[in-house]
Amino acid sequence: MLANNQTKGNTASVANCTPGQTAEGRGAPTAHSTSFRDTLIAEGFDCGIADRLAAVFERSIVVQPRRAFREPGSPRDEAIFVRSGLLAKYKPDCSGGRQIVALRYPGEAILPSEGPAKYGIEAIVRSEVLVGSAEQLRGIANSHAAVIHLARKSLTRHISIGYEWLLRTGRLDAIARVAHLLCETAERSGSICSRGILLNPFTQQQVADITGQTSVNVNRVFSDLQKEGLIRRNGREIHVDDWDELRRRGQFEPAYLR
Amino acid sequence: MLANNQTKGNTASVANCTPGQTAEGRGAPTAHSTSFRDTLIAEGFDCGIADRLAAVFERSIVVQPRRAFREPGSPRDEAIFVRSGLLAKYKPDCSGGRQIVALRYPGEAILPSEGPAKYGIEAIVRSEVLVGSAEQLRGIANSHAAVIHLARKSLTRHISIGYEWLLRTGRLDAIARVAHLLCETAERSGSICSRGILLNPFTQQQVADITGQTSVNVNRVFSDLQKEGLIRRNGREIHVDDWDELRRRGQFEPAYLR
DNA sequence: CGGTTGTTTGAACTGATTCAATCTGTGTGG
DNA sequence: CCACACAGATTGAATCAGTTCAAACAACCG
Repeated sequence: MLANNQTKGNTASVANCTPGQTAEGRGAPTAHSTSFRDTLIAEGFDCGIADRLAAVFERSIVVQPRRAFREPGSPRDEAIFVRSGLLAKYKPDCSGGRQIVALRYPGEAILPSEGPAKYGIEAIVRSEVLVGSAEQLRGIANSHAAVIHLARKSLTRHISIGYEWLLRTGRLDAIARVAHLLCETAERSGSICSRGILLNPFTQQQVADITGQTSVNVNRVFSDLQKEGLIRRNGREIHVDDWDELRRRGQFEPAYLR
Repeated sequence: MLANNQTKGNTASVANCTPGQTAEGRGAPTAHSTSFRDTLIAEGFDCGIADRLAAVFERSIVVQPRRAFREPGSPRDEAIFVRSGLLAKYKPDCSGGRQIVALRYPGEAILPSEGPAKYGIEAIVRSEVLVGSAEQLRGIANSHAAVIHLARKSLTRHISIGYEWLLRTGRLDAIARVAHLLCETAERSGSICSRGILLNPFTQQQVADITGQTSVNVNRVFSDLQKEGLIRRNGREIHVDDWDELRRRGQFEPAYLR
C-alpha cells in the first residue's frame, strides 16, 4: 500500500547546537525542506530535547501526490512532520465524493490518534515527511512539559482553523470560499513571491474538495475572479492584483491562524 | 453584558470519596445536572485530583439561551464545564448570519484558549455551567499527567467531530445534513426516551446555523422527513420511527464520536 | 505518438435562498 | 378570561446558485 516510497535517509545527528548543521539539512536533495530540529529551536526548545525529538522522527519518506499515503480507518500510532510539500486529511463520503478537512504545510505536524483515524492522508504535491513512533514520542512528552505545550498549541490552532473552515463552507458563497482559501494558502505557505504571485498548489478538483463544491463550479469561480480583475492566471500560478479586495471578498481575517 | 446570570453557589467540598455526596450535588435545584467530580472519577481520576480540580471550578453560573454568554473576540482565560443544558460555539459572518461550529453537552468542557477566542458562546437551552480559572487549572495540570491526558482526549475528540461536521456541511445534501445532526444529537445527549422519542433541543433556525442552511429550508426538510415516514413531530419532540433509515440517510457512523 | 491529468465550456436541471405572508403556541398583564 | 405580544413554524412564489452530464481542449510525459 505504501509501497516503495520509503527511504531511510535521515541520520539524526545528536550534535551540539551549531545553527545550520541540522539533522535533515545534509542528505536532503530538495531546496526548501524545513528542518524539524530548527522548527523546534524556533519554538524555544533547548537543544537537548530538540535532539531527542529529532531522533524519534528517524524515518524520512517521500510522499507522492494523488495516491493515498494513509487510508481512512488505518491505525495512526505515528506522528508525521511535514518537511516540504503539502499534506491533506480527507474523508470520503458514501457517494464517491470526498471532503478535505485539514491541510498541513511544511513545519506542521499530524499528531497520532488512538485507534484507527477516520480520515485518510494524501499529498497535494510531492512532499517529504518525517515519521516517528507515537510511543517513543509519548515517552519524551511525559518528562518534558515543553513538548506537551507544543502539542497543545498545535491542536488548538488546528481546531481554530477547523472552525473557520466550517464557517467558510457553511456560510460563504462559492466566490468567497475560493477567495478565502487563496488568502489562507498565501498566508500559511508564505508562497507569495515578490510581486504578489501565488503558486497555488491545488488542482481545481482539490479546491472543490476543500470548499465543498464541484470542480466545474470552481473553474467558473476562477474565471469570474479573473473577469473581475482580482486575479490573473498562468496555469497553476495565480497573480493576485488586489489582495485587499480578495480578502474582503473572502471575509478573510488571518487572526484565526494564530 | 453577562449581567445578573451569575450565582456563586458551588461550595466545593473537598471530602472523601463518598459517592453521591459531590461538590455540585447539594445546592443545585435542577434534576439532571452532571456532577463534575463524578465525571472525573468516571474518567479514572483518583479522589485527590478530582477534588482539587473541583475546587478550581468554583463558580456556578446559569446561562440563559438566546443571548451571548461570551462574545466573539473576548478573552478566554477560563475553562467551562457543562453540568446541564447545551452550549454552542458560534462564529458570525459579515452579513448578519452565523455558523455554529461546535456543541457542548453535559459532561463536556470548553477549554481555555490563549488570547481572545474567535468564536462566541451561547446556550441552546438554559444551562448550568461551572467556570474555573485557566491559570489555576494549568497549575494542577503541570503536576498531574492525568489532567493533561484528559484535556488531550477532549481536544482530539472535538477535532474528530469537527472533521465530521466539515464533511456534513461540505458534501451532504440538506436532508442528509439534518438527519446526521439528529442522529448525532441522539447519540451525544442520550436523550432518546424509551420509545425512540428524541427531545430535539434546537429551533429550526439553530439547526440551520449548524448545518449551513436557512431556517426555511430546514423546515421543508423536516416536513419531507415526516412525509417519508421517517419521523413524526410534536412541537420540539421528534419521534423517530426508523432510526436505521435515518442513519443511512444521514450517512451517520458514530465511530467519530469516540 | 498515445495515455493521463487537468482545464474549460455549454445546456439542462435541481436544490436552496430570499422575501413575504400566515399561522400556532406560550406566556403576560390587565 | 381575554387581549396582546412574541417566538417559532409553515407555506408560496420567484429567483438564483450550483450540480450534473457530456464533450472538447490543452499540457505533459514516458
